[in-house]
Amino acid sequence: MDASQLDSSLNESVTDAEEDLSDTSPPASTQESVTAESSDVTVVQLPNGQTVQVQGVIQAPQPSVIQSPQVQTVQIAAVAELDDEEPAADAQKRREILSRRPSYRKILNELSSDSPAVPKIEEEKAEDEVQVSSTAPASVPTSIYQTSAGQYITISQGGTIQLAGPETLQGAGVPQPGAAISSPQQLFIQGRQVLIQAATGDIPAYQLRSPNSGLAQSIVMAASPSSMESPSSQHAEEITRKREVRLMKNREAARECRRKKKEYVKCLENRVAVLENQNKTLIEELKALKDIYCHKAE
DNA sequence: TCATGTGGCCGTCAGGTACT
DNA sequence: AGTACCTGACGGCCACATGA
Repeated sequence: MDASQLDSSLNESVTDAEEDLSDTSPPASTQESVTAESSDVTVVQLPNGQTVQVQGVIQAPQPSVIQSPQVQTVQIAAVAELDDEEPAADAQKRREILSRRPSYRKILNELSSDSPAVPKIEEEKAEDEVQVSSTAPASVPTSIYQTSAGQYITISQGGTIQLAGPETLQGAGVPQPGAAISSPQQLFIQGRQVLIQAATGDIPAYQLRSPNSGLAQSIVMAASPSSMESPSSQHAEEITRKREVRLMKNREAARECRRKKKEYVKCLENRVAVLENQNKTLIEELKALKDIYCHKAE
């Protein structure tokens, strides 16, 4: 079963209230304890000691378990209303949409639109750019790159390369001191990686290498057309450059996709924990009611 | 100490989907 | 139709744990 299948199966047993689950909590495969804090908020304690506030997931304060099915009924009625309003023409389209596997971003955003407690996945790029620009050097950078280690490299128009670690960006907001250099052939940065000027043609290219692995993360700067050579080599360079750009974009997309997937899985794990807990509570409540009923019958 | 297994992360490719 | 984006699959690398 893949993640989307798991999600759809979970959705079948989730009430509106359950979808108020927050995604800001750490992953939890199982929860250890639950305390009812108020009539709407339940605190689910995760194995790592952190707690998640879940709104309205468990109707613990309710006097009877008989009220629980009402929540389900209301939701089913709401769904039925939606179906009635849906034009027949849209039904086909809807089926097509449902048959496709939606992206993690879409899934989570749909969850968040149902329940404000679930945070939306924002477009990360804008956020990153804001962060970077807040710590960028005074000179206007032409290119900003992020390494797999989370480091940011800004290359200004004058060829100045500045490195900023993620802790710098998220922390005090002070640019990495001493990291600014001018067009190096090779330099060590952050102790673990080597920045190599690997340009073989007129296109300035930079690679981040880990001393241990030798694996390179290619970083290609776009060159101005005036710096090109003959038309044939220009064509080859153009193809190479396009390929590098495509690979770089795909690399970042894959990174983003994995991050989304992780977030999505965390969300599902949290929901599993909550539903398991709700199930447990309902079973106990049912058991108590059975006891009461048996005593009355005697 | 060394070989092996395992989990995590990464880059790349390919295919599907959304958008213009 | 062309392009951009998203994501599953695959293989490689690394760190760590474990047993011989």
